[in-house]
Amino acid sequence: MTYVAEVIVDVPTMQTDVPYTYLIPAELGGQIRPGMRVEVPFGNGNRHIQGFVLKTYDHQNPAELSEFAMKEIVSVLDLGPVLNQEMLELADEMKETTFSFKITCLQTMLPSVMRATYQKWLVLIDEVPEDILYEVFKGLDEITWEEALASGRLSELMKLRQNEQIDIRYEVKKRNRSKTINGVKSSLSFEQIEEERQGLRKGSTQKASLLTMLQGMTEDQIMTVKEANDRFGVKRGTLNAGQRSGWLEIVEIEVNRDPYGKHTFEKNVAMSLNDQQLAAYEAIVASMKAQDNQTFLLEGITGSGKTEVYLQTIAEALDEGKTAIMLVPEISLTPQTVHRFKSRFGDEVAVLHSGLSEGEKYDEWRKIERKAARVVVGARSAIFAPLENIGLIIIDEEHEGSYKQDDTPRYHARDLAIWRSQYHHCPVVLGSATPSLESRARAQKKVYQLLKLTKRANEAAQLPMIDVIDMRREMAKGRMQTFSTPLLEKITDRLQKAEQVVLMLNRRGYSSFIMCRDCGYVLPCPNCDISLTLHMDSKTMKCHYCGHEEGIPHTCPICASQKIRYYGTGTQKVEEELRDLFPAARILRMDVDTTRRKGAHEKLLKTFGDREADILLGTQMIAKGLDFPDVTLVGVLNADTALNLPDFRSAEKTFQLLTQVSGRAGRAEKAGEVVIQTFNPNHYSIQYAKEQDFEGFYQAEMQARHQGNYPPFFYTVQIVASHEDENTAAKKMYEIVLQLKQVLSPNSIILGPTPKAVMRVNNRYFYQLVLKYKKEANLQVVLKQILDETQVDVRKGLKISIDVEPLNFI
DNA sequence: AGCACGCCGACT
DNA sequence: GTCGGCGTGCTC
Repeated sequence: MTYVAEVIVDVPTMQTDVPYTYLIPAELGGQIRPGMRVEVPFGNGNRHIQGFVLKTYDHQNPAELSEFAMKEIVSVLDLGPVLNQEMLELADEMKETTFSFKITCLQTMLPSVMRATYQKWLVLIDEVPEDILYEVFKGLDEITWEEALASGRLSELMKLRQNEQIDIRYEVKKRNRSKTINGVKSSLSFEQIEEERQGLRKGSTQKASLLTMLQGMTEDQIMTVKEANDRFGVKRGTLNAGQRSGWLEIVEIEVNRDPYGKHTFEKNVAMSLNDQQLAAYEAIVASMKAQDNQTFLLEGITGSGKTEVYLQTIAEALDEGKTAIMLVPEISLTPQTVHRFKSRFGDEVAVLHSGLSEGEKYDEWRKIERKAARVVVGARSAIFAPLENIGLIIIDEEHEGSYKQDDTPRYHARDLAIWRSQYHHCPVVLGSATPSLESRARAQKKVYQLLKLTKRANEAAQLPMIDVIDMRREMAKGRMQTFSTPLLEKITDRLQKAEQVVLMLNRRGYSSFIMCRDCGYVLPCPNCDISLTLHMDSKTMKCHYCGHEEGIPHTCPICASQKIRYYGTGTQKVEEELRDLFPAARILRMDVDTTRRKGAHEKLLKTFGDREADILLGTQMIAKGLDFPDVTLVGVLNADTALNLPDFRSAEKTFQLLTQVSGRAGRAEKAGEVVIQTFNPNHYSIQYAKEQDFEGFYQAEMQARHQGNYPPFFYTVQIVASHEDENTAAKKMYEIVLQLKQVLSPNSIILGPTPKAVMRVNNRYFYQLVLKYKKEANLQVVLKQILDETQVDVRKGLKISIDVEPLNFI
């Protein structure tokens, strides 16, 4: 009987994107199962790489099975499967829908620590010349490839290799290590301990204590080293001695690096639901009990109590003995949110988000895998949580762009959630105050079931009054200003009443750059077609695309003028203005610069929440999910910067942002007020935001989308080609257009090819096209074919990416 | 990705 | 004559 395994190897190329067949050596027989990671030899040099086992089977005659001379699996990297059958199937789905390699999909599903790293070694296997031995190998048996490279004598070394004096060894390094602590297990029976006690010398108090401790332990009890010391006063050295005498065994215990272990969570109980919440709850629970894979769209205004519906439906899933996933945008995964879940469900909750260290993420993942957690709360990638028997999947703030990954595999968590719901026969709930047009339209067509929450859960809370200020008029009154007169008056008023103010600066489409007032010179990035952004925290100019960094110039490099100044409405500049206007006010600034440090975000919010500041000034990040009862005024300084961007979703994004930020005002008994400053006061996105009328906005925007042949009336695919040479990239795109035109129906529309808005990034040129279509039965095949045929060009440095339903067009 | 093989220019 | 450039094929 011969055992073989099909393995997906860690070589992300089109040609190797198929399973390879390996022999399972006798000593690993029975150990290897689908979903495990293994170490396999690959290619001419038999370098060792990581692979995923897809399936195993036994076969009488391997030659019959495979025309290749199969190689053997070297080792197993896992004790058990790390991906179950569902995940292996989901990887197939992702591969097809996102045009990516299977290996990339598989790796994306696991915590990053489980991605193997490789180390290459040069190993002495025979005598080598003395100078090589001492100068290159420094007298050692083996050196790393990097050390060999640094010696500058690679050609000599390669010759020695051909003579079989040196060998190359490939090492697959496993990085996922559970944190372990040491524990003690007794190896002696009660009687044996008595015997040992007789043999003890007088005065061996430590050993006597150890024996007493062991005697009190059951056969398979494990006591931690710490406990041994605390309870019995047995020191580590005594334990080691005990181990040497064969009295006990020292074992490793896996412990969880619980990132929230320090906190205690008081139990929080379910609140009563109003009629609308109850109706939503009942619809979802009924679907769950019927094992329906219905997708719900829960459209609920800010403060309508969506979260309470989530919590209670999850509780119901747990009661049914099932599990649940709740996705929230990265930015809303605040301690407040986590707290709310932990206090309702306690230890049953695992949290996955980017703020955790790699090790912590792995531990949370392990916690789910060993079924210690049945509720998973996390950002996009939490959709891969290895839960079984899922009863419910919730995606909060469904419209958020962060649910789509913006590099390969370009999956959308919403699509995968629906796929998993079909696998588990469970409902999906998409929740938002401002659903994406796509989802809202699907609800209209009854693909999703629409559930509406139109009342505030806390009835005392009033919807805020929204004031739209026409900045064109403000400008006509005098010089260009950041703050309009009405906004200034209202801020003054709140400061007098000791109430809090939130000010938002819309940074989308904005950056703070440096410009010479004499000649207009703007400091550009040397690698990209974009100006450098000023970063006050590091006192440098940085490129947001490639990371290039340089000093702040004091004189203009072109005309040598000293009048080279900071431009653009950055948060720092607004902060300075505010301090001039309101010297007594305590101002907090929250932007990428002040929240970069781990935990800084949390700390700023706490400071504001504790009323240690009067004004919170920030970018988009303040719009999401914070809940401060004393905030009675929200000001949006520039509502329309996004409106001018060449993106058909700009109105939608503006509406969503304004609605969200307005929701920050008047969360409690005090009435809230919102001031929106804009140059486009009559734009429908701003008008409907003022009226807080999502349905009105939806109708208007649908009309605009219909006119422009955009989603949800058309599907879209974006293809981008990039190369160091501008011509090569452009030429490729024109070829692709020709190829597409030959097969596409006349109803489909191709926009472009055009250079991307920032054409050059990191010294590569980017060209793109956008395809809009309603129905193209062969599209999948054609796009795959394009990728296949492009393989030759990939060798020459051309990169092609296909983004299905892209969210960003610029 | 990374290695071998193979075919061309410019060196001891 | 050979060393080494990188274009191409292939990896169970």
